[in-house]
Amino acid sequence: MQVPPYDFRAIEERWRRRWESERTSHVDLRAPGEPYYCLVMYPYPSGDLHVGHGKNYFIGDVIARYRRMRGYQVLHPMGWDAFGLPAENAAIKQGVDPERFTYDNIGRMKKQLREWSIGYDWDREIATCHPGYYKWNQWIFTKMMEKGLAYQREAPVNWCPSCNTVLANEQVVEGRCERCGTEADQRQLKQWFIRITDYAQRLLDGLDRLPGWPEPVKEQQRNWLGRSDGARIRFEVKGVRGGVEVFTTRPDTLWGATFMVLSPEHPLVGSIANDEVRTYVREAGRKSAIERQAGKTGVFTGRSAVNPATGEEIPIWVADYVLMGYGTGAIMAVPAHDERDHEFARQFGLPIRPVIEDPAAKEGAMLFEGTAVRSGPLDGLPTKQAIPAAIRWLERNNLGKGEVAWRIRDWLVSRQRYWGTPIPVVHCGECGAVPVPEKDLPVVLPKGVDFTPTGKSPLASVASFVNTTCPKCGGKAERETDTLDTFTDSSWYFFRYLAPRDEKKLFDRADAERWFPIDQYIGGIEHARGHLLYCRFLTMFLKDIGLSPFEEPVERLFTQGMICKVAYRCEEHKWIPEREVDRGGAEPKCRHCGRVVVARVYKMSKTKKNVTSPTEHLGEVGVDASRLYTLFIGPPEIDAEWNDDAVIGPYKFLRRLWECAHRNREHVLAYRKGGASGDRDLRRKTHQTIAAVTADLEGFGFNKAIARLMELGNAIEGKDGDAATGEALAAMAFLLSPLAPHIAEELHALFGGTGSIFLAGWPTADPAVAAEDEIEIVVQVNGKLKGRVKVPADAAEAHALAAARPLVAGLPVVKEIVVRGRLVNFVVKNK
RNA sequence: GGGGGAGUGGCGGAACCGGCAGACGCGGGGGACUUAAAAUCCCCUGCCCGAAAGGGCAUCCGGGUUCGAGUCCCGGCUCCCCCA
Repeated sequence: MQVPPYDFRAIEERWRRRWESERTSHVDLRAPGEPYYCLVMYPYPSGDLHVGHGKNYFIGDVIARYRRMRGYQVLHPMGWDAFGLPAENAAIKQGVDPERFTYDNIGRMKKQLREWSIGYDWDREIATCHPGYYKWNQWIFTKMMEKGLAYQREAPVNWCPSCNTVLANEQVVEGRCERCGTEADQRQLKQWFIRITDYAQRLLDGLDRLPGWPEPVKEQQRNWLGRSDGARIRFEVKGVRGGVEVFTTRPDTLWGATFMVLSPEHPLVGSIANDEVRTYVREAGRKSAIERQAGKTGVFTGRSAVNPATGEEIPIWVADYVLMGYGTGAIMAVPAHDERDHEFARQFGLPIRPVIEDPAAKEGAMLFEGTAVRSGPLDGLPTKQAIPAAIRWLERNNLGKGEVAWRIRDWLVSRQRYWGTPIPVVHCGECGAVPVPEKDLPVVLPKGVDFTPTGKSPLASVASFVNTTCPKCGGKAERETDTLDTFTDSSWYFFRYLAPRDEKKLFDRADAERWFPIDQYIGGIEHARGHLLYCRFLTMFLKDIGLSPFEEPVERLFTQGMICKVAYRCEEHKWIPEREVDRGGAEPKCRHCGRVVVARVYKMSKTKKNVTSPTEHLGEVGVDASRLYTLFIGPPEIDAEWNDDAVIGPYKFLRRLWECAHRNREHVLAYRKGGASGDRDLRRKTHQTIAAVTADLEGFGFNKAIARLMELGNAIEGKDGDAATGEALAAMAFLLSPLAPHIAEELHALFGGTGSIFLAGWPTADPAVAAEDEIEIVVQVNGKLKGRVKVPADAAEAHALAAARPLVAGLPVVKEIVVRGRLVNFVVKNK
């Protein structure tokens, strides 16, 4: 047969069209069959995609196609996390309408996803900026208000002076605004909060019931929730009613508390402050969280508190290493047994009193556990018993009580921004904050707004939006002008795919019962404690109001690593793209100035000029090769290094396979007609590959699966064509199809298949064919390789030994170790 | 400061549960084809000694357990990510 050239452009476009016209990715939620919900985290529509973004979508597509072949009904939807700052920043900078900006980007990204042939059910597409979507975001918010979970309060918030907006804790990275890098400071504003803290224990307990989640993600969530068990203890302060309460995880060390420290924001500070303290508090307010933790600074207030255990007066200090947001904002300092307190005491000459001893410990080492001493009723108790004993003592004497403190705070959801879900609340002078009733939802975001940041929400300047009537009493009232954090949109979007156009309800409970929990969720690990915690919380809330049948939304979670690439930095020309680097010499040099440039691998990004554009790259090798390469460069959960030159490897593999398949077409037809026969070794390799690739796909071992397919390809080429070649090629098309779908369809058709390969099932390995009949046994002497012998696969140990003994003839063997089917090790006495 | 993860050829990476280290691919070297180049195909390619046969050394470093350690344990170094 004449072998046509591997024209990937034509092949890929042909099948893309065919899949689209046959709607192969569409799923009917009520169709019979086992449902499988495969979800990839929806993206923010930034508009520009590079090859690194492809990995995420490829993984999802491979899983979806594989499951479909295994006979599942697969739900594989896509949507857009379409609200957020970039659209508004573009509006401010370039005067573009945020809506226009967003939908343009969505159009570009959809085109790209289509080029990659990711098989989504586009009928279910959602965009969070669409009123039909954010209506339900508002609806959920009003339900939270009804349940008392959404509330308003004045609070110190992180403030970005550049973006002119508040930032949630997780948007402040190393003291700076996550988006623009400006140093964040603090402000007091009336804000909307969601009481996620009410769910802290449930969120923590639920983690133990998620075996399909990676341990590091669960660990990060545990740390983020931050449960600490301890006690709240009251210290009397002269002239202060009620005294000062502290939280400590170590109430057993109370007898060693020699001073007290208040956070600069502590409410008591204002009333006891002298000038020095006031100055200090002012300065602390200007510092970022990291600066506050860096060095120990503090100031004495001149006041004292009474240690309830010893009756001693201890000085009260104010220091910014104590944070108001954790515990009570005040601590009892035990410098003998706490590192930070110790450092502080040393610096300011405060007394240090040890109340724990351990004779086994090194001299001078700081003790955290041991035996309580100089601690009245606790004396002699080991720490583990001393802690509960201390709590009992406090409670009996009415000085304090056992308490659990959490690190997680309530979720701040207000944004003084335009491009977000309007908070569905009307402020009435008579009735207070009133949720907008369901019949009036959505509260539509008005158009043509002046959204230059002024520190107030842009919506505040739209009189027709603000002025309204109270839904309760009908009197004059004003609308809330803040919008919701975009984490609210994304914490429930996966439910909406079940009913994307339904105007009457968020989704149908019966559908949720069938399709949830999500069988496989795929996304970046950077969402471990933000999105992945919020979406669990939202699901629990929806369950509590009777909507979600499940407590946890995600059965199996996979977090993939990023795609990185070498980036070059020249001292003079800064970041330069690879083509401006002269790599001819021993060291890479800048083509502009000849300086040696620093080459290092970083996450692909426009600023570092180390991105590979998909368009350019796909034009050279095609989508199938690109998909293979992206998944081949390493385990998917680890960061991978992209190398433009190496893409040629998978491409050559496909081209050779293409040619080989055409040359051996009759052998495949013969195999289809006459059944399996022919070269025993190749048949074995084929069935071993079927088994191995299936296991690899189940376990996300895409890199290994591809390597095995390449091995099978090499094996086929090394043989004369016969029916075994046909069998191998037929298997190859199937095994390759989730990874490189276009060529697989083409080969399937070439081999006489009718209809899509994705409807043709998945091959099964025959263990009898896969089994080896002769195996090579390694012969070691003292654990070192000395030779190899061949024995039948089912050979007994004695047989293997007998075969191996000649290799150690004459040596003083003192012990023989046989590992069945693997090796024989002779232990030989040293001369 | 706290937490999570990773160190294997020139490079990306394989190696089941403690049993042949380096699968697969890139790069490199040699050869074939070609007027020539590209493409393609074949062979070689962990390092060191050696003409070869062969030998020695090798999974970040140092110890340990074991007949046997990339894999397990203890100590250290380096890097990455996340959190404060």
